[in-house]
Amino acid sequence: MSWTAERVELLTKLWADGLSASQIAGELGNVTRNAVIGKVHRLGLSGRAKSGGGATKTRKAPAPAARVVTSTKPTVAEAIAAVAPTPSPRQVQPTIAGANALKVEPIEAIQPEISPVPSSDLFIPVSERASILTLNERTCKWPIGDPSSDDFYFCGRQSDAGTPYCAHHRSIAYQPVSDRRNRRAS
DNA sequence: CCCTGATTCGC
DNA sequence: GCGAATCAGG
Repeated sequence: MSWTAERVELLTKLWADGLSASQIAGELGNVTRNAVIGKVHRLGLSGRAKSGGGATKTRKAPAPAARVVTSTKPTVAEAIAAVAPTPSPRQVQPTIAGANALKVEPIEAIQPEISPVPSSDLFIPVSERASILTLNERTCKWPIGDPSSDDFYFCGRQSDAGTPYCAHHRSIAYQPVSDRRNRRAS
């Protein structure tokens, strides 16, 4: 796959919107994040005032072993499976299949109010929002908005491996029953 | 471990 | 020009 005008354009846009190199690589398809970063540099787009990388090194090192970077491109099926993993006992289980499928089994403990866009959710730029295809095993799968709406998207921020939500949404999702009453507004 | 961007350098 | 390998840092 080469850097066609369209792909470069998309890359530029997404980079400007603040998506990470790996996210951009996922959107473009058939490229690794390294390729994206390399291109970003060649285009002179580097230097987002983000706190992220901040690599400051000057070295040269031997390269003993080679590594195979398997393309981590989830198929639609995999992505969907990741969304409804039924990982933990008490948690929301968004379904995207049916329009009215946001039927949750309120297992007494948790049930974040997810129907209307929760005002408590931080705003996430459109390009940064996780589409069903952008989610992977460790991106936050907190649903935002009405699943049947075009505005629906997932949080998409990083979550610890094995957990479905980022720290922020995890704190909301797993509030102890006793605590919930006293902080519905959070 | 996962992730991030930055850099080098063989191709 | 391209991007894997590697780095430093979170």
